[in-house]
Amino acid sequence: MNHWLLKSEPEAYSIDDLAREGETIWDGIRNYQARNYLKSAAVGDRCFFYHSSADPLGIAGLCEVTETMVVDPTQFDPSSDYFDPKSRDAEPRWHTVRVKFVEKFARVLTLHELQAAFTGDELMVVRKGNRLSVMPVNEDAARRILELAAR
DNA sequence: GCCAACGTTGGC
DNA sequence: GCCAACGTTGGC
Repeated sequence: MNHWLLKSEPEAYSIDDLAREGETIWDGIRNYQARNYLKSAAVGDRCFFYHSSADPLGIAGLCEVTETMVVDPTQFDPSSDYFDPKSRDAEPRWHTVRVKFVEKFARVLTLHELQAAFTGDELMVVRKGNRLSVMPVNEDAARRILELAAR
């Protein structure tokens, strides 16, 4: 089982939204590197749910991959912000995952705490200038994040 | 294939 | 609102 970190602006979709809905298709990824990471995810992988452009900023909870290689439906929806006119039904460009809610942390594990606990090499999200919305979290970092969140 | 211009993300 | 750090686009 691998761990990932998924960013979302809570104004658009928050951990509370996922808690209420139970599961969701992680749609709207339009960056190839992020997409490629999602393509390599497996059912059962755990994902840290990160609130970006928010207060507080940081990891708000945990979810789990329940389905992989899900065709992102928004790419074919002309009314969606994520509509991609270059994508074709027979050859969709954007695949993603379905995730289910696992837990909301008792408190947000803030970016500041993550920056204090990890170097950029240990955890991508604390790297300066990092903009990726999907990134891998190695097993040592994942274990330490869960320990910090449980404190 | 290069690269300048432009757009986006996201912390601060 | 600013701006660093990219990614994308399109002319050549």
